[in-house]
Amino acid sequence: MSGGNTDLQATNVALPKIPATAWAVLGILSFGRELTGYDIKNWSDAILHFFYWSPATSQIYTELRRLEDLGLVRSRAVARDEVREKTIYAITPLGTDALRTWQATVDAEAPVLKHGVLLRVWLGHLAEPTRLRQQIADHRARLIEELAAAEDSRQQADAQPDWAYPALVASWAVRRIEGEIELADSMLIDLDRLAQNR
Amino acid sequence: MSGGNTDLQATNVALPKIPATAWAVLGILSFGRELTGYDIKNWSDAILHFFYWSPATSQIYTELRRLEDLGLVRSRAVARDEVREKTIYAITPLGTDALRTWQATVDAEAPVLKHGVLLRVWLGHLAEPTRLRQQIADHRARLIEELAAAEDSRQQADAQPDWAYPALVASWAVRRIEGEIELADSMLIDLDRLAQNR
DNA sequence: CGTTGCATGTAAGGTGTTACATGATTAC
DNA sequence: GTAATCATGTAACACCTTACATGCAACG
Repeated sequence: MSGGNTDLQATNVALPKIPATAWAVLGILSFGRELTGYDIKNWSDAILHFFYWSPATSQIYTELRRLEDLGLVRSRAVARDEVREKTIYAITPLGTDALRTWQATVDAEAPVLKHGVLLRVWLGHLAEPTRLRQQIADHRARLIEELAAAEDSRQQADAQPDWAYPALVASWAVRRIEGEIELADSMLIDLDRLAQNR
Repeated sequence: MSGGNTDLQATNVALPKIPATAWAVLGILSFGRELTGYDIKNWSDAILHFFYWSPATSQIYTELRRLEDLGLVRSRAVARDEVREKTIYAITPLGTDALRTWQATVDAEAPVLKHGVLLRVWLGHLAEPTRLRQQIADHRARLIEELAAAEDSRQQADAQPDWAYPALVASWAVRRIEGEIELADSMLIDLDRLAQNR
């Protein structure tokens, strides 16, 4: 059962290893819209960012070229205004296949968190207590903003038909940020307690 | 009080930009022990990993060389057994200064999360429901293991005198993972609901 | 009439990974 | 005796960022 390679379109000549960012870009296109690189960047910032960071703009274009070379997306030029054109990208059937296979067969790496604020707290023995406290407070303020953005993202996902999964992830993101805010609050309390006991 | 630059040792000739990993390595050494590169890697895996990922072994040695070139750490060879030697590193006063300055003045970047499992859920429209469910379940299992490791890390921090800050961060990590487990559970429920409604 | 948004890249460089290599010692 | 631990790297390279460049359109 595992020997017969009877694929029709999938001339599965073993795709080269594709970086995480390319899969994410392809994933954005898997929702069926034709998007410019600029659009994809905005989707990244507004959605992906909450659970999978957001690549630099130039990186988006690099990955789009890679994906097109592999036949996983195709591009076409459309009018932008009277004068200029823009390039919009769409996923190909081959691209959908590849993404599906990747999703099902490639084990997800362990999630990675890179939290500079916590690194600073961890090194609290070197810090002035008031400065450290301020940094947590700043962090908390940033989380409040992020929470609003995440709630926005959830609302938009809820409004789209057939966006059940993005809505699920968005609500995960909202609850996650709420949790972070609680943790920041209790860390402020602990920090004050530490500062008093010296 | 803030004007008088009366530093004795700090010939502060504007250090070159130092990557995050080097600061983390220097931070590990700021607890005052003399450690080998191997030790530092283990500390990374056991502690830093919960809030700041863990660099590859080879990267540790690269950063140690960088830090030594800048005079922020110094190394010396000690006997490992009858035959062999090993190199242990210690932070220098200049290193402590630099780390302190970095901590106080460089704004922490926004925390970044790279969560491959969630990316897969986000692309749930492409997945077989049972496979997707399995991936969350696997993720949950991994979290259970991580929780145990984080609790270990917290206990060790609690046991050390003068490790109040690492203990704080360790307890943050424990609670964070507990929150993740709850989120995974509720995602499993949502996923099942979605699969039934199709 | 200046700023923001739209739109697309190039060039340079550095951070960080993977794969590989080595070898003695200790534990099972 | 075979595996895991300790210990230290090199080489190659891929990923990703930063800085820079360009220019029209629309908004205030």
